Amino acid sequence: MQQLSPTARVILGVLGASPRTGYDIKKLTDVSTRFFWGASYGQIYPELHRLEAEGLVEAEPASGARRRRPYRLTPAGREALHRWLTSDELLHFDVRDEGLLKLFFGDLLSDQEARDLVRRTRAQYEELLDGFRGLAEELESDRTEDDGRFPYVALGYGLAYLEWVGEWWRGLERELDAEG
Amino acid sequence: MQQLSPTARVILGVLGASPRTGYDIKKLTDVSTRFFWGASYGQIYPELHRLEAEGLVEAEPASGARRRRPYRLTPAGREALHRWLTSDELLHFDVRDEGLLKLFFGDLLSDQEARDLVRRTRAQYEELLDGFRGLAEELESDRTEDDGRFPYVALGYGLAYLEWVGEWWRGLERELDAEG
DNA sequence: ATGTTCATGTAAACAGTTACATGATTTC
DNA sequence: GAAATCATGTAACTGTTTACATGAACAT
Repeated sequence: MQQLSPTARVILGVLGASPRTGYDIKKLTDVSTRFFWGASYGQIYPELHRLEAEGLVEAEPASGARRRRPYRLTPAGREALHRWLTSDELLHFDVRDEGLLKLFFGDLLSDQEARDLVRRTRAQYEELLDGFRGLAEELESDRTEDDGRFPYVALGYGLAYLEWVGEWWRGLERELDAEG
Repeated sequence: MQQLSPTARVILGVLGASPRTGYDIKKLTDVSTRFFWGASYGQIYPELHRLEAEGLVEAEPASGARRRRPYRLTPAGREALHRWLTSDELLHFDVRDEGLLKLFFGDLLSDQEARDLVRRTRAQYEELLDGFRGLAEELESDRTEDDGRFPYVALGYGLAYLEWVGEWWRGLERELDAEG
């Protein structure tokens, strides 16, 4: 039994809580795991078919008016999910940060251009934080008891992280301005 | 003139300081930008050929014993690099964090399994930080005046970031242990 | 009626890693 | 003379985004 593909990990994970269609999975991940584990239709639908072929998920008998194919975990799927969650393998960790890359090359810029770069980058992270805060408040206000605890722990991480990043860039901005 | 490809951005950036071969670029990025902007041979060599065809880089007359093709920026290449560094477009920002993804699904685990997950994840980030600290010290000790300032600013970011992440997971670990 | 959302899907393009092939040069 | 490093490259695979196509159901 080989490793779950990246997209299989989110899919099995969200199906762990309740059955969902591909469409549902996309909608949910778009407001939750997106910030640390995204997924697009182009991955989700083919991956659902593969997981079905492997016997890890199965389509529920479609109910309701619309053309829906809600999937649920099979026992084998729940096992694979649990094995992944508790496995000891090296965790995939990956960052792509263009602001930092530009900063790395900052010596190619004039003092003024470098200050502008830092200011713009700081501003973009603050906008990101604002958007995230709005989303977080919305999610918190819709929170119910059977949502579980950990999604909100992860949400707290996102908030704290973006706050930290913003503070770092503000600090650098102050430093450069003090020299200028 | 369209956007620079992801790999073109690092390549032009490192060539901004001095001419280098594809091999050199790989070696340099592996100990510097790797943590926020990686590149592999499979991207670097073809991209160098494309950039040469577009007139943004050119091969220097090969000197020395080995079969080397050191590239330098053309004036058009330097212009494209400067345009990118000073452009106002939305910065690419992307995180993939499997520890966080697993944590998000933590409600599927028993209390003990969840604590184990957090402990293991915290330990992995600490190992990452240790490795990074070793690299950082090495780089700092080899530092010369004409290295420029900003690579070390970015290095400082990496250090502070990993320290923050480690602290966050330690905090969560304490919290869960206090309940257990 | 008409616009929005629900819902599934695919094709093409783009991005990235890994593993391999090749051979020269340097170091021990 | 063997091993390590320098150096360039490609092929195959895996992963990911984007844009498009299709059509049903719901809301106004």
